[in-house]
Amino acid sequence: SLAASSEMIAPRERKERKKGAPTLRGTMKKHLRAAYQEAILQAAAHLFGRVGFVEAHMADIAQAAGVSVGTLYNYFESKNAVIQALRDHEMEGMRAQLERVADTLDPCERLRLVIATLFVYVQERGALMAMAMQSGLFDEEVAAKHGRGEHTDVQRALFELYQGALTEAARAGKVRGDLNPARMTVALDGMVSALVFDWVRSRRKKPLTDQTDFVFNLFMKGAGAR
Amino acid sequence: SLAASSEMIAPRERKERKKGAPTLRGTMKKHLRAAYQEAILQAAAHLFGRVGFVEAHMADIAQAAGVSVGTLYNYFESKNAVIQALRDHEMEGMRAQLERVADTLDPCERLRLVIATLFVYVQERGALMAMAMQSGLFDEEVAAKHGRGEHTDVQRALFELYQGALTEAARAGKVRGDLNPARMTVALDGMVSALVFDWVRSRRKKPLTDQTDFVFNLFMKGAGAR
Amino acid sequence: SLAASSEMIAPRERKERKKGAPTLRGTMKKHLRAAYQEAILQAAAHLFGRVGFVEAHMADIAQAAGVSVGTLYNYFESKNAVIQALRDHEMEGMRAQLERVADTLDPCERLRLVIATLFVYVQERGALMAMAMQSGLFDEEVAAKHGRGEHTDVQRALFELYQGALTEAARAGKVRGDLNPARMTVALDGMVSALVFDWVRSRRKKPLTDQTDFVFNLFMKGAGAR
Amino acid sequence: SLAASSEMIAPRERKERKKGAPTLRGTMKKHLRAAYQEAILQAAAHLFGRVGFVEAHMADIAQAAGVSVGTLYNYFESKNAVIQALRDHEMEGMRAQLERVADTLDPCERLRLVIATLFVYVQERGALMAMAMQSGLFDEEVAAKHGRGEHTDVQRALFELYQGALTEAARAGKVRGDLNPARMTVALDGMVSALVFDWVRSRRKKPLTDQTDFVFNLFMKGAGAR
DNA sequence: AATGAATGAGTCTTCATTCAT
DNA sequence: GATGAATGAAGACTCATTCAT
Repeated sequence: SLAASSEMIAPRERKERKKGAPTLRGTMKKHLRAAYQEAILQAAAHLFGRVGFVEAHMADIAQAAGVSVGTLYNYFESKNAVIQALRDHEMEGMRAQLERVADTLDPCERLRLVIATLFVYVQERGALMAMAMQSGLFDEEVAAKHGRGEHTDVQRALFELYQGALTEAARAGKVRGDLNPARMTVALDGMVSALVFDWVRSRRKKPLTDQTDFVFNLFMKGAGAR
Repeated sequence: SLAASSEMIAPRERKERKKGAPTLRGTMKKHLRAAYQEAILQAAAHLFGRVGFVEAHMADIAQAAGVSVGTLYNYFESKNAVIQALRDHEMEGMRAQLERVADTLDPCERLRLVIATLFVYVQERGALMAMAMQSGLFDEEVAAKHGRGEHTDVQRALFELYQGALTEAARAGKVRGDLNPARMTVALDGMVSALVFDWVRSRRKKPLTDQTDFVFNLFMKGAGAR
Repeated sequence: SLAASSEMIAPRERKERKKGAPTLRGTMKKHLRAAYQEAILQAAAHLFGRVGFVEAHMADIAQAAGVSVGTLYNYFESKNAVIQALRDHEMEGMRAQLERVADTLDPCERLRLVIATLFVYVQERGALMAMAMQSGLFDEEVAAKHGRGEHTDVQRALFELYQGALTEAARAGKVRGDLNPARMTVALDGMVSALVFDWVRSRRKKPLTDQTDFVFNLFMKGAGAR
Repeated sequence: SLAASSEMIAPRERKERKKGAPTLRGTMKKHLRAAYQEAILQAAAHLFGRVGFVEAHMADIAQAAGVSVGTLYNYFESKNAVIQALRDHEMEGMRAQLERVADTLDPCERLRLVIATLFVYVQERGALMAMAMQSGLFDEEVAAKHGRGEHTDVQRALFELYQGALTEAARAGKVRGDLNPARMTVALDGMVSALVFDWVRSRRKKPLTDQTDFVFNLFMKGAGAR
């Protein structure tokens, strides 16, 4: 399920090579390569989640992944490339999940499903995802160097889903029309992210998924007593 | 107004010295010292906001503050100490503001005032505050080294205000009693933070203060159409 | 024509093997092996000439030679071994040429022929040879590691020819007897090398061979007007 | 005598600074700084001469100069900068010497003086200079990275002196007019360089300066018996 | 015997911190 | 008390060499 991403470098980039029919040997290699990628990303994810991007040294990642530093560089061009690949990787995983609810007809139900899906995904993936959500905690690190980081792709995808559903729901009269949908999206996202982050902080005592109804209910009905 | 904090080191810790009545000379010195502290923190705040914690080097901070590196170390024990002092400093400023609304009787109105105060404060202080809000963006850096960082003091203070008001309001029947106040606090904080962050991101096109009513309204009444 | 040199390693040094009569199979193998050697040295020569010894990486040499890195190491023990073999190889080629003029009777004519031969050889072999001439440009690299490099074998061979001819000519009264032959040799070699190097520098605009008479004439008659 | 060169970085490059009258303090600092520069260059020269550019590690240079690695980088931006500064430094020294003979009227005598000066300079500076002469032995290292290195500045200066004298002498009828002056320059330079290099090789047994007359005589009168 | 991915010692370089002036 | 150059530990990255397939 690892989408070929621009972050991952070709096996020993060579000048050229004519493509023939895929050989058995070649297929094995590709799988092995994918496995390494996966292992490295797993290790990196774990470390990033535990000590943060800056404190996660290449040597540590290598060790955690069970490979040598050199091998790390056979798979990723630089430390930054690792984190970018990681982000892409996570995004891809989540996107796949979110796509499954994107065609739910009722916009409110869709909204609920998006949140639910997100919670499930985060709960499964753990801390890293939470950090990624967190408006790019470590992404900010990378951003510091490459100009304004704007938004994470993960977030953008989420945003579109939120906003699409909210706009549609407003049009259908199921959501208030007197409030700016863009702002509502921001607010909703904030609520959700905060709960995710809090869940991570609290060391995951209760299932995050249990909070789906809470957020949805609070967001739709408000905190005020009727 | 700079609370004596453990982060700031005493003026060249002497071997010892007996304390007498405060002299004019001594008073002047103290003021000068406070002025230096302030200048350094200002410079640091600016830099952190612009390039992030990691990319803000001590030499840069010194230059921006118009002092030498050595002097920096006369006032702060380490780079981490600078950021901690900065956080304390901001907290202190905000706490002063928040204290002024803490005795508002009506809990709902108090909630609104807290948000309003926060927005005003952030709007005046700019990016740095936003980052501080952001669950300690760079604080995470520090945390990475000193184990789990838990919560920022700023946030804790805010949380207490939020939660106090919500609990009180629930008791008074002005807020739903079927939802966990702690969770509502997290959600509300998430909403508010998200708007702040979004405001920073959008490069502050419209006044942040204009959004006070929006959040309060959305939070209290919900997004759903009646 | 590749002299068995200590630099080239035996085909996968076996535990042992009794030597019998050469088989067809064995002969073929040997030829194949020689062909590989040649290809690798060609590639190396090209690269060294283009980017220098340090910047020519084993992977590049392998690719240029159309073999894998591993194969490289089947033929040469190390990177240094490659360059040493290369030098030996060039020397061997030139020695073969020089031997053809070594028996010219007239020492002056022999001197002229040596220079002419050198120019022809260099012109055919291009940049690499020039560098080799240049008192061991990259050889110095190797030398750096293995203590004082003294002289290149190529140069030593040339020197002997030069000096032999000069000494003989002096004895025959065709060359001044008041000047130290060894020094004249050094000077002549310097002249010739400089022209070669200059020719390489100038990107070979005019044939190098055209300069044979110039050097010879200048060296014999001097620059001064009669 | 250290010409302010672009290779040497300003003391902690700052954004700006208004120039006032030079203070005593400032003068001392400048001298100290120059001393450091000198020490580092000396150490580097020694090391380069002994083990070559590639094998001379920054740590070694620092140690040889009696400073820390960090200090090295306070004075030179990179390893390459060190070598460039070194070259400039040497060039400057030689240029100063050569200028003293540049106005000698008789072109032949000037030629002799240039060679004599060169020999004196080399003899005093030792191995490094010889290498610098040698068409930029280690310069080639740098060149490998920065495209075609063409000629060393030292050599260019020398060349101009040689060629100027030769052309003038030819016009005055003191040197043969049937030979291309540019080529004669190359040849002469080759002779001289070869003797220098040979002198270095031979570990400086006899004074190099003794060979001035030999080269000049050989070059002017030729090797052939009258 | 060929292959080329894995290896990791070794390099340059950065920057928080110290300390002599 | 200010200064800013010196310090050196630590990190990202390279590439010659090895070795399982």
